[in-house]
Amino acid sequence: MTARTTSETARDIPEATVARLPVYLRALTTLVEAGTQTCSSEDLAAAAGVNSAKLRKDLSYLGSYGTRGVGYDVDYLRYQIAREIGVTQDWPVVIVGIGNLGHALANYSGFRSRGFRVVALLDADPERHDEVVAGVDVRAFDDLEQIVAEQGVAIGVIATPALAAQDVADRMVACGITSILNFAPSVLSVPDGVDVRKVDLSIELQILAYHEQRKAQSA
Amino acid sequence: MTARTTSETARDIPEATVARLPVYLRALTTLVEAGTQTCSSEDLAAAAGVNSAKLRKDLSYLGSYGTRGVGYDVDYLRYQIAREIGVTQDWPVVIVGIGNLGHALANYSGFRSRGFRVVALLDADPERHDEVVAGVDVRAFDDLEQIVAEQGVAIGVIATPALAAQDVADRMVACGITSILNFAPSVLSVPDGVDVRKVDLSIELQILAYHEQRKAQSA
DNA sequence: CTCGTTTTGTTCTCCCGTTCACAAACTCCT
DNA sequence: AGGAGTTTGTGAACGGGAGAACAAAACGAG
Repeated sequence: MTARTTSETARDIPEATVARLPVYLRALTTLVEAGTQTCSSEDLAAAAGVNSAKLRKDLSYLGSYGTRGVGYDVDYLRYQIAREIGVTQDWPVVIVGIGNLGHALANYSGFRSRGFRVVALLDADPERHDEVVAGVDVRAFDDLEQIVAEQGVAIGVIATPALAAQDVADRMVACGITSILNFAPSVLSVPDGVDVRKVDLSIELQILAYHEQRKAQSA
Repeated sequence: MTARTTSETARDIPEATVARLPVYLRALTTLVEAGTQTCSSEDLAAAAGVNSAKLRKDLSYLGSYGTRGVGYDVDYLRYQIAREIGVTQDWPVVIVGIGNLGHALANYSGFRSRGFRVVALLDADPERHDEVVAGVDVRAFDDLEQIVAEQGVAIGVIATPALAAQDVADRMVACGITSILNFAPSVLSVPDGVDVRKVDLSIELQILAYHEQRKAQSA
């Protein structure tokens, strides 16, 4: 067990590990649904698609939740990881930009089932303000401040065109949002203390294309 | 300049650099559209959201395309990066799974404008086979082999539910696809030589939630 | 032609993450 | 109770990437 610097749970989990915890969580959920009670690090690593040594080291940052010679209690470990990530509570989320992608995100069932609740869909286009998507009605972007204040929203999703993204981000930051998931193909600049994660569909394809090209060359 | 091991362009570009090249490409395209002729590594780094030293090191893997004391010719550098990634040619792509996300992907203009051409939309559900999405008609999943063979498809996109993903991947691999972009929340196992990249929406949100929780704790 | 200025390309150092390998700890069987 | 067999947790070695810092190269002024 490492030393705890400040409060009760002030451990220092490496970023690479944080990024894998949700993968383990999903694998454990699958195991629970399959009725599995216990699993070894080898089993779980296989289900998560990683090396078993890496998995054990990752889990060791959370504490010592396994039993040597036996393995991990699936349900117990699942709860511990969920608690560590923070998905035992519910996170209200706003989505800005209800185009094709915004529609898909609003309808994505994986959000609600994993601790996220879409509390508002916002779009700058007044023509969209009549629509109801996934049970939530689309509202004006100018309602952002009010919604964030009322619902205590900390996480915002940007699914607008690239040109609008920085403006949306600025408005989000101004009214207190501190975590942004950006699907627009543009680089956002935000003040310190605000986290931005970027998902870029065409970049992923371009990375594949690079490797594909290399395969073709060496053949 | 590093030694070249085998053929004309057999450099060894680090994976981290490959992942950033598309970002540079996009930043350069923006600069071209703004009419900029030349830019320094500092300028381009700012536009791409990275450190200028990192940018220069990344570019040095491609060759020596800048001029000391001057900077980079925007258009020339843009072409060189595009060629290195392989997006000067056109890549035919199939998308499997035309739900909400599949729709959004099919309609995403960023694909076509960046060297990717959606040649087929496939879905297992016969009810969808009438639809036309983004000018491409939805066909039966069983047509996969024929389409891949006819069009020389090397890249496949999976936008199905999690349960179907592995089966789809297996079929793709079997008929010669060697690069897969997976949006389904499941771990794919594929043989060596096949590249898989995964985009998982809820994992990104969970990573944000973790940091958000930590902010709340320390406050 | 020479000197000062600008900016690239590269070397060097440091840090983070991955992997190996093994001791500690637990179970089960005799 | 004791020993064999398992499996976790972790120390240590290793590799790759990030960033600072500098030498090399181009340009312009005088």
